[in-house]
Amino acid sequence: MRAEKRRQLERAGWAIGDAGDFLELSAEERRFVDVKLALADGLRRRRERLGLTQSAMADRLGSSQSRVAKMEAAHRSVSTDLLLKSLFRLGASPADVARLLTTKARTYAA
Amino acid sequence: MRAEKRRQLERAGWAIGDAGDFLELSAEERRFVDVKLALADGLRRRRERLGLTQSAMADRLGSSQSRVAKMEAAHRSVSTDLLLKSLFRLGASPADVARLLTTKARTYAA
DNA sequence: TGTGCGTATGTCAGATCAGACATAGAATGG
DNA sequence: CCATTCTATGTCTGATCTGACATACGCACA
Repeated sequence: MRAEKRRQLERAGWAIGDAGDFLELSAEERRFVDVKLALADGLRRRRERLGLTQSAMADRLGSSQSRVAKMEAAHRSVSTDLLLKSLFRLGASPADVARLLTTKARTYAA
Repeated sequence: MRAEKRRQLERAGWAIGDAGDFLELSAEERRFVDVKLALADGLRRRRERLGLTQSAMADRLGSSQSRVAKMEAAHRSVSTDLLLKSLFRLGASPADVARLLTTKARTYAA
């Protein structure tokens, strides 16, 4: 469970030390990452629900396929600004976003 | 009501055209601004609840007074990343953030 | 009036993020 | 096996954000 989540974080480019357990992340960093993962996940589900490929979605967002892939991976090079703007462009409301935060966040809480 | 909200946005540096009514903002832009205003407001209330000045809070956040002022004004030079990280550093949880979004967002909805 | 304290605004150099492109990997169908 | 299609990763250049500093504003209260 923890190992799997750690893998997910590392794939997202968080470069958590090999020796250093990812619990080195401070509470606020963990929460921030939680939020990003929740938004990223919501974005992917929304795209799939719309039956779009990453490229199609990139067009719709005025972005590129590679950036969409990174958004969905919650890569550290994507900001929450980008995630939020993308969600909103796909029709999400602030309430939808709030729901993502409450239902998805803290999945890998220590 | 609308005029007041517009003033708030302009103070925040959104430079909405004089002629162009702020309704020119697209739906997703409005939602994004809503979210920023909600987070900014939550941050200010949290600071006041803690009885901190902007300078004291800046120290705690590792930032500067001017930046805190801009955060609270939801100035366009501050990202939601910064707002979220700041809220979390002050002890907020993702659920708290979600609450901010549902109770505060869409205040000036058309 | 002027002094002090808190807040707001303008600007800048360095840091981070954006979209784009190339390319690699994974999965499916022939 | 090879194509095709979709997704993932690395890297570049220009754009945006960050903390800091200076300075202005607002409001008390002597």
